[in-house]
Amino acid sequence: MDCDMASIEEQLELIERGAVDCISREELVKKLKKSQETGIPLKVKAGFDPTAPDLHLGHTVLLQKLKHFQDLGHDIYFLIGDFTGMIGDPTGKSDTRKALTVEEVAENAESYKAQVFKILDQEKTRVVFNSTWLGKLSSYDMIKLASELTVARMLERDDFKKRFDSGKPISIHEFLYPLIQGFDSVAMEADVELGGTDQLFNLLMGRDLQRSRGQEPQIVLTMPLLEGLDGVNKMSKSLGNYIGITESADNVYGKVLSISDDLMFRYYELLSDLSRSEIGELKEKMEVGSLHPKEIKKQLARELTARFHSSEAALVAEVGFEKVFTKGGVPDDIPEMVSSATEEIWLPQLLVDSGLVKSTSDGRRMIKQNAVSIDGEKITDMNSVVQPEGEVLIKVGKRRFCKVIFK
RNA sequence: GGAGGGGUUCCCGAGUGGUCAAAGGGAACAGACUGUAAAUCUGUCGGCCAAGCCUUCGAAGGUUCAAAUCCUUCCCCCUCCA
Repeated sequence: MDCDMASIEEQLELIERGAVDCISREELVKKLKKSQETGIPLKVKAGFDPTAPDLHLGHTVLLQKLKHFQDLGHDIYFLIGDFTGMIGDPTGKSDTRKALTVEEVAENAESYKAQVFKILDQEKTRVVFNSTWLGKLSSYDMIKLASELTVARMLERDDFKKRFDSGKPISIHEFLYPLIQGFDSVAMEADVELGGTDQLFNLLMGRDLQRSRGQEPQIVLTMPLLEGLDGVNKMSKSLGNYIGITESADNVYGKVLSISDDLMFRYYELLSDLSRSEIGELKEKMEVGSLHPKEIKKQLARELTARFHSSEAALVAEVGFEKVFTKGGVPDDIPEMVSSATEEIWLPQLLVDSGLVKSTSDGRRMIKQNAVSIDGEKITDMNSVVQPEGEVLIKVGKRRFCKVIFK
């Protein structure tokens, strides 16, 4: 229905937004036309690794794009690469990945669903596993598949080429990965496949294999890798520069607000639901000076927080944020600790006990650096002691709080 | 099968007998400045009621007044040739 409503041009506009590459546009137009004529939606596929069910904003760039297709009335296939996950790692960088059991895969899949459907419409999304068809391939099939590609073709892939040229090892199974990923597209008869720019080669492999098996090759649409909070590296869990979609509303809100102004518009383009013209308007207002960049960033923070929680939660987060950081106040819900101490306690020790610092050395450092305050009063003497009566509010740095209650 | 290179504090990486809790960079943390912006600047960055002491340089032994540095054995990683 939506499909009939949107013209080809409108569909293209939404589909291409934020995308790096579309191979090829002409074929896409053809497919869209055909879909519109026949009323058969396009099969849109995106693959996900079954080992990392902790999704962050970087992953949602892709999910948003799937959502766009979904909104346009096409069929979304959320492919979980359980087969690949049960074998090992394709990058050759990480340690040997332990094989996942069937139970673990199922568990991860559930976790995926819980997160993914914050963005996608559960009713309209098909979750599929590639073990369904890959598990049935015989060694014969596998070798036959391998015969369809040459080593030279494999070495076209940038990271293979670099490693080959610099004499670094490439193991055989790494060559098999693009093959079986491509085979996924054959098995699913995909019309469109989405992926990050780093996946371009694998995505194109799908086209090759589909063609050699008499299918119409899929459209390949690549999305940029989202920069992390540092604005330099791609967002990743291991670098710690990410915003997880299961994080608390306070965290999501705060982290979004901490990005740089340049990065902010990047996030707008890739993550926001605002249209291009609306974003352009915001940018213009900022440049003219009629709108403070912080206001624009707050709007983004609200939108993203609301997406993963609710608009109410986003507002609460905003109010709390203003209170704690803009006004230097204390948040509403701070961790509490009950102490049964009966004698006066050395402050660095109390800091350790309350979990605010990791060692007394660390605590002494914090005091020396003017980072510690008790009930709003800065403490500068690291020999300070605290009397065990009533309750005290300890603050370390800007964001670490603890209420200690003596009884 | 043969030859060679290497394992150092969260990460990268210097250090080849004392001056080493170990250079430098990154990350992180604190302070200043701000919009918790970013950037920048300053400082901190193993532990310990602490001008001292204790534990760390793949593991275990050994030499020495003194070992990350020297010796022995072992474990692990990598490259090249076949």
